Amino acid sequence: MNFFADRAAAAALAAAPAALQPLLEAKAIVEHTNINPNKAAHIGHLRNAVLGDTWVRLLRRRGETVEVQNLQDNTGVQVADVAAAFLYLNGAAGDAAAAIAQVETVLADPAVRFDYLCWDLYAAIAQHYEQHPDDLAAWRPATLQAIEAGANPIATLAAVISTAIARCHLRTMQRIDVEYDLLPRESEILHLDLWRHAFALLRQRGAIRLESAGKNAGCWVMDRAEARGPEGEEETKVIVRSNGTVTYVGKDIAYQMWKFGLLPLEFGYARFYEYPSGHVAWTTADRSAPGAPAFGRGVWVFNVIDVRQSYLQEVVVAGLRALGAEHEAARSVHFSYEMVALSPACAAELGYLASAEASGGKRVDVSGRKGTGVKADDLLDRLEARTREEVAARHPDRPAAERERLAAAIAVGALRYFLLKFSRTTPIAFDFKEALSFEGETGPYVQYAAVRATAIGRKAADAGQPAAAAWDAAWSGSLDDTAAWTLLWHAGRLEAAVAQSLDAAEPAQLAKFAFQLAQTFNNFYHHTPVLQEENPDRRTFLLWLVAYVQRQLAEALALMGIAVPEAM
RNA sequence: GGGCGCGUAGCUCAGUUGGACCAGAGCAUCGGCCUUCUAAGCCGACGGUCGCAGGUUCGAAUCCUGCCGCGCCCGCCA
Repeated sequence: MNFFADRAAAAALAAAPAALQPLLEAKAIVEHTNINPNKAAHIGHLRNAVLGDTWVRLLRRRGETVEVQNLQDNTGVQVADVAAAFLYLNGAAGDAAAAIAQVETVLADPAVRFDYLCWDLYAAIAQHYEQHPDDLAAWRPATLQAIEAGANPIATLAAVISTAIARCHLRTMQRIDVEYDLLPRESEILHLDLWRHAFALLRQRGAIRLESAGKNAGCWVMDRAEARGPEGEEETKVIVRSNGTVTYVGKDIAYQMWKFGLLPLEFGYARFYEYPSGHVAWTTADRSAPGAPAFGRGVWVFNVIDVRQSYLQEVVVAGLRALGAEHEAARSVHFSYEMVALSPACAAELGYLASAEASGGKRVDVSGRKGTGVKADDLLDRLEARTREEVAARHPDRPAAERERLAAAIAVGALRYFLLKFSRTTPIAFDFKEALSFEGETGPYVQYAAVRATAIGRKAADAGQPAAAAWDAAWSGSLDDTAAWTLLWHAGRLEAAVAQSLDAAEPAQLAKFAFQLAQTFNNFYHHTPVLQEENPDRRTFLLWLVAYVQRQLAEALALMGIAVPEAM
């Protein structure tokens, strides 16, 4: 069989595409970022946030209702370790009040990047603990218990630290246009006895049982008949330790239950952070502030978490199943992605390796405990420094403030595209050379194409011929031009690309589409003069086409959280 | 031992959802193109037994089986 495309009909369709229909029954909760609030964000966190944020934008584009959550583990070991560092390593000699005063002082100092300071402190205490196991045995549990108990100076110290760091993280993410609706905090999860309620339900439904013998005697465990351990034995997962404390997975099951509205309790909510747009990120609190929205009770839950936690995410879902929450289990999605490591050259450049050869050609893992990795803000600073340079060279006449805006937009474009162009299952070996590149398959390449398209439209408008808003059937004859037709056809595929990206849960497909459309346009741009076109009908058509492509490019970029600068 | 992922050009990666963009892109290298809508661009060249071996099919990078290699996970850590 042969199929023939009616180009004019296709053009008319492209100009007025059918809207995507929402597929999810109701609110979806997307949880991403989830950085421990004890130190600066790094490149791996950026991949998480950018993937999560782009997924949110894709879902919203389809018309879904989405709530973005960013869990704060403000009572965990990582925060406790930094609190202990302030208590014992910085001259406070264990006096929490003195440590708090110290923290307040550095927080008040605009020259100090608090999250960077904590990054170093965290590495310092990790090293100290390694060399002084006695201190580890004494400081960590004491700090942890004080934090969990609450209402004491050490808990206050930890709260001051974790709150300040959370704000640092929100500011960092704001730089790349990532915003949140709610920051649920472990502290409120503890105070609300989320776990006690979940435990009662799990027990009542027979999802967990008390092990009476064997290595897990005295623990509440969940059976996992489908899984096999290292010796081929049937697997059980400890949910409650023999000392009565809850494991990480146990807490995660409880939290997942809350997200689905399966627990009979409600958090209070307080305003935490206001974005320039006026949008507010809320956090959990003991009492609700007036006007607090209703959070939680999602029908779909997407957890953006790295691939190493696949097993644990399976356990969480198995927990829901064991509870009889089959419907919720089927709507729990682990939006997983591979890790970001450092390329050998990058690790060597940062001084983590004597030479690139020392890694044996393999990527080098980052480690918060060792203090290795690329801080998110450092990377953004370097990107902006580079774009600023380029912008200054290309647009010396523009005012400084405008140049700053351009540089920032291009830096974000470079970073977000770099993190999105790899499929989720591909581990990224981070490399400055690649990330700082603005040529070839990069965000700036796509932005550049859109900027050029904008420029043509602007010049035409200045000359008194703005682009027509709608497709005109009278232009059909112009579609015989293969270059124009190819471009139109490609641009019209945005809806399909978005749908595909959603179906495959793969933002990289959208990135690829945007790049290819930009390529097609750049090619067209070089071979088809628009403003010089003599035939007025054809010029009108070309202007419409360029405006249409510009809109499609801008929309694809917006879905990736990338803006089109006014100039490049 | 089990589970998951990966193996495609010198390098980094797309392409695998029940097969038909027939091997693609970017970078790197080499060679062209700025008095014409911005050269962060365009054009061209070079470059691949799609890990190996079988199988299914009219047709396989894609599906099936078996190997080989690499990574991650399988804690009363989070």
